[in-house]
Amino acid sequence: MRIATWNVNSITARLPRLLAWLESSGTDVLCIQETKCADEAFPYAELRELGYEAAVNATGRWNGVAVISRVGLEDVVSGLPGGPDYDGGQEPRAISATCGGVRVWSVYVPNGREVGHDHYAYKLRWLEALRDAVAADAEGERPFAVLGDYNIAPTDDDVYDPAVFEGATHVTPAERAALGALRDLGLSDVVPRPLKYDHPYTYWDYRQLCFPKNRGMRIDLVYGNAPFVKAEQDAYVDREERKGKGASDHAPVVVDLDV
DNA sequence: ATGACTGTAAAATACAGA
Repeated sequence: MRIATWNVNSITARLPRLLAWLESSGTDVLCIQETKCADEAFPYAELRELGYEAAVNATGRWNGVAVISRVGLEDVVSGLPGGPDYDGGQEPRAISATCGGVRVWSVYVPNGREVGHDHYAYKLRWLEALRDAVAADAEGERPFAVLGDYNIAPTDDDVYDPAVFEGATHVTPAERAALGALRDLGLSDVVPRPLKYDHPYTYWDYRQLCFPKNRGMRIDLVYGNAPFVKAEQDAYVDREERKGKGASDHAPVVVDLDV
């Protein structure tokens, strides 16, 4: 089974590339983030034509997540149980489903904006709620993974220049400790291979030639439990999908499982 | 070559992204 996670930065803007990539990559289950599209405008029909079902948690302009599967889509849970409000309500940042015997979460962790900002405190609370929500599945015998845009670089080696990020979000000890709390549940960081260069970056800013200069960050992560890790055959970042006109600023992370 | 931000609508600028 081929499982992937991809922040598409608008499923509407990315639809031609998304459909082409699903076919060319042979992905069975795709966790998507930043659909930026209300549920009623979600391209269910186009995906169905390719044989995929979709479970969607999205409200419109911002955020939005989905699980797309051609190997079944059961026991969908939309939203993060116990998740904090922001600006008076829950944001669509999490959805989970069971696909072909594998339980997956698609998550879009809050950005945080600046250290000390309300959004940063929200990010840390959101990550605590995520830990609590996935604890039982993490310990289970069923292959399980939380895939998505975590908006955290796990180590200094996961950013192109640590000096650039000094004092910024995405690299703080508190954010990295939140990842540690997930690992304490029995989840492991499934680190993908880069297809070029030394670091498996998954995000490159659109500006200042960051992609050609490989000024990237690894912030799209796959945290899998022991059965998931045991089944893993390969994992890589499909940086080809970051190239050219009409690309997302994130590349897909692909994991092959023997299940 | 991989190329000098992009997407949405609270739209003709503001806001978010990281």
